Amino acid sequence: MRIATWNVNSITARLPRVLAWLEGSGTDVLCLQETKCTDEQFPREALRELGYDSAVLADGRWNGVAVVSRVGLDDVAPGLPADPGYDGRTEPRAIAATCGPVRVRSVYVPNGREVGHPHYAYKLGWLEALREAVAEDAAGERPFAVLGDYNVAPTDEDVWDRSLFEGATHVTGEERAALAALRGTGLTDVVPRPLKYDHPYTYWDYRQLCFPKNRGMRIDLVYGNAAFAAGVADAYVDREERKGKGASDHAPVVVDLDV
DNA sequence: ATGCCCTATCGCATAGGA
Repeated sequence: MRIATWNVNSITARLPRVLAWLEGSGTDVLCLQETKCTDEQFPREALRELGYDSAVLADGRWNGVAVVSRVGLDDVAPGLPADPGYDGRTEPRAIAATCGPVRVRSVYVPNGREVGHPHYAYKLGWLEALREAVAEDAAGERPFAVLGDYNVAPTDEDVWDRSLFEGATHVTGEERAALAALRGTGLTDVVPRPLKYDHPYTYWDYRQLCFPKNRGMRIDLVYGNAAFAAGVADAYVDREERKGKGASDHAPVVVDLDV
């Protein structure tokens, strides 16, 4: 079973690539982030023609998550029970579903903007709400994973130049402690292999030739419970999908699971 | 080392991304 996560930076702008990639990669379950569309705009029909069902949580131009599956899509759970919201509004950043033998949760963690910004406190609060929401599945016997754009680089090895991130979000002790607490529910970081170079980066800024220079970050993560981690046969970052015109700034992370 | 920001919006700049 092939499971993947991909921040597509607009499902509308990325649709031709997403459809071609699904067909070419043979992915069974795809967790999407930053769909940047309304519920009505989500391309359910185009995906259905390829044999995929979609569970969508989206409300407009920002954020938006989905689970796309051709092996079943049941017990859909949008949002987080304890979501703190931002500026008085709850944002579409999490959705869970059961796809055959596996349960997945697609997440788009808030960016945080700057340390000390209200969005940064929101990011930490949201991660705590995520921890509460996944604790039961994480401790369970069924294979389960939280996949998505965490907007946190777990270690200094996960950014291309640590010195450039001094005082910035994505690398702080608080953010990393929040990830550690999340792992404390019983989840393991399924680190993918890079298809090139030494680090499995998943994001490269559009600007300043970051991708050709491999100035990237590993911020798209797969956190699996014990049953999930035990089934991992392979995991890799499909950097080919970051190339060329019309690419997202994130590459898909792919996991092959024996279940 | 496959290319020098991109996306969405009642746009004619701006917010957000990280």
